[in-house]
Amino acid sequence: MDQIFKALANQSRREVMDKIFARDGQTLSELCEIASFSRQAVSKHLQILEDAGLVVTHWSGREKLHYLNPAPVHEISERWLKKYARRQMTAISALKETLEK
Amino acid sequence: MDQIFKALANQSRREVMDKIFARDGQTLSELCEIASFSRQAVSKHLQILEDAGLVVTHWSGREKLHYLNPAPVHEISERWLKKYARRQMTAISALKETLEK
DNA sequence: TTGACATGCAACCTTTCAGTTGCATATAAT
DNA sequence: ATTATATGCAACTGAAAGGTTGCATGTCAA
Repeated sequence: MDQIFKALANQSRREVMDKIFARDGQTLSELCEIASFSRQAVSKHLQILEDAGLVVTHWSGREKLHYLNPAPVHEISERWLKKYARRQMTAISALKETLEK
Repeated sequence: MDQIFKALANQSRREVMDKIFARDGQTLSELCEIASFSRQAVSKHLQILEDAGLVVTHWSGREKLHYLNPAPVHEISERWLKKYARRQMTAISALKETLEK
């Protein structure tokens, strides 16, 4: 869980995820195209995403293909965010009242 | 957005949030009770949460009261996670098929 | 079989992060 | 008035994060 949050905490990694989201099965080289930094840096980011279970890989010859795994995102959404987001409706007005006391 | 993700990326901060979640309006001292580290550390964490908009504060005399603001969590859920979580249903079986090719 | 391409591994550097300690300030209680 | 309580601010430290460079390895193509 901590691993997933940490993996998502970096802008570059979220961009990489967005690029995979756009088209599943891209190689490392393809994913490097958008990046403003080196292949090794992208590779490290992908490793972190993979360790967190957010990305799944598959070798095809000398190419490493990258696929998104939405399960961890879904899990965080279910187990953690929902708890807080549920307060969304009533919280703001209640908060205002409290603060005005 | 980046600020919110970064704020959530730390276990201690999520624990602090959980404690506020349990009862809104706790003081800094109260929030320190659960923590395994110094008041200053907790204070720093709260500042980061506050900067990210996740926590709202209110002074009452010499005491600083802390309230949860679920809006940013909700926003992340809506604007970012939903996009990925939506794939949840079909993704796994599709992924398996792809990988078996 | 030689050369080009796709990737991995490891050492290194700089910046950020999480936490500490020490001191200052403001409010409450005696 | 004095003391205790609640908090803030700033400097410091060790560890982790994000990135780089250089070299090694495995696979495809000519």
